Amino acid sequence: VTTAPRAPRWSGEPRRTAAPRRQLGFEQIVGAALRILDADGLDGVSMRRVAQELDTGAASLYAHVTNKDDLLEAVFDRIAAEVPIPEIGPGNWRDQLIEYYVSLRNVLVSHRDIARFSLARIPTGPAALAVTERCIGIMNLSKLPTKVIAWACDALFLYVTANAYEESIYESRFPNATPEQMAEYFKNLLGFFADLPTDRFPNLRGMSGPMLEGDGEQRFRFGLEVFLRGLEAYAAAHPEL
Amino acid sequence: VTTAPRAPRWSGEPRRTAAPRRQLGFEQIVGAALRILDADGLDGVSMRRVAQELDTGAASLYAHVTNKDDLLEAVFDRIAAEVPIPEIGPGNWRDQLIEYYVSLRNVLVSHRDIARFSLARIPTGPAALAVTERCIGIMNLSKLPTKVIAWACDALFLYVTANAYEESIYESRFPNATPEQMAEYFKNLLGFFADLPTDRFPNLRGMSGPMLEGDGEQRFRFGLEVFLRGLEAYAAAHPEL
DNA sequence: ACCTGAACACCGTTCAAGT
DNA sequence: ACCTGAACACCGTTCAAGT
Repeated sequence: VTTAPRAPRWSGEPRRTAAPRRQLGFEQIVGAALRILDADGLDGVSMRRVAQELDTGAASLYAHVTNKDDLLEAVFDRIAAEVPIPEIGPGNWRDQLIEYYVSLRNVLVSHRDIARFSLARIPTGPAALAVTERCIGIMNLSKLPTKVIAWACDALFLYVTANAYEESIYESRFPNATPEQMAEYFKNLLGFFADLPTDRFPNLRGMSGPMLEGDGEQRFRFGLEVFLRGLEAYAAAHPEL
Repeated sequence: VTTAPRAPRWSGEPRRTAAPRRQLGFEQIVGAALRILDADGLDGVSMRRVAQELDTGAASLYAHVTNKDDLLEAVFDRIAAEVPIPEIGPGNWRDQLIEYYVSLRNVLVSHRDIARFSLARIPTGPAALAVTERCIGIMNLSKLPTKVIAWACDALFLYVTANAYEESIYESRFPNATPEQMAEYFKNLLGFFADLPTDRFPNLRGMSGPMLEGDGEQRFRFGLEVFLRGLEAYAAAHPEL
């Protein structure tokens, strides 16, 4: 699908009157909401703000959208559609799955704290389903029991969502912090853990360093790999499945 | 610590005048917020509603609490204090850790959707730290590398929180649904998956049954066991750590 | 030092009235 | 059929004024 090319406009040409923009359909509303999400985060997306973006009042949206939840569901599915659906290759299923979940994570992280929304429901839009469908497809290569695959997909979706949400928290809580301020924040956090009383928190103290090491993606890949390696060990320990 | 015993009151005794309840301290506010959380869920906890519970106005709370976030942090730490801290036994570290995380999950689930709040930040209250401290303590029995333990604790806290939140969603979204209505809802969901077009979703179709099988705790235990078994496999595959 | 009412700048959603 | 202004019942937080 490609948009029709538009003739270039030179500066002398008079602007088209903005009048016939009164079509205000569902897809336009979703688009406006997505723009606001990217600009201001999930809390910035209010019905009033979306309406403002479309030069109308909040009440007008309700002719095309049943409620805010419905709207965000549609926004989420648009985002899910950005996740590339890879071919299933002949290689190691674990590596294929890791790359796929990392790309899903990257898409989520690139849209602020949208993960907070998808944590709250089972996404059932077509694009979201296509993502899950492909996950199962790749995991089927493993020949693990059906129930293990089903539950694993569920747990992994929860994990990728929670991880993406966690990643988005800092920019949400400190909207216009400089990198220096963020470094300062983490230094303080590290100091806080390092200064914990030894008698009550003997283990935590030593962990402060490794606990805050690495970036979000590295930590995500760690959890992912641990879980996927665990699947085989789990199936081996539960031959009844 | 035990509260001082109070003399029993027989029915004829006149009630103490309610007058000297004007102390309105921090702990009282936290207690009121916790009561409202349990009764109405996290969205029910508004500064105005908490104030009402204490027969005052919202503005009055700000003499004792810096803001709503601060208040909820204190509420969370009270809840974290409910998690029993077990002795570290001589047995299998994996089983000990599973029981511990299950008890943490149960406490979270028993306070509506409070998990949504803890997903959004690294809890640093004393009770929350004590929980993490004990997790590391148990995991140290495994003799896994320090970094693996640190990252594993982090991932597991994310997982237990996300899982508890997911569990709370249904009662939040359908506040006064009867068990029959819930069964109906899940039947419809199952039907939705079962009716997916075979050409586009060949894998998802067959998964609808196992995907919705089991209760929250069973599914949680599954993910937990998979992850913990994966830790050993991961460490074995990464001898450089 | 603590408490208060009123105000500010917001919410999602409904509804009668317009075209 | 679609759009609108005004209203309803809420938010978190601030602030000047009271005791």
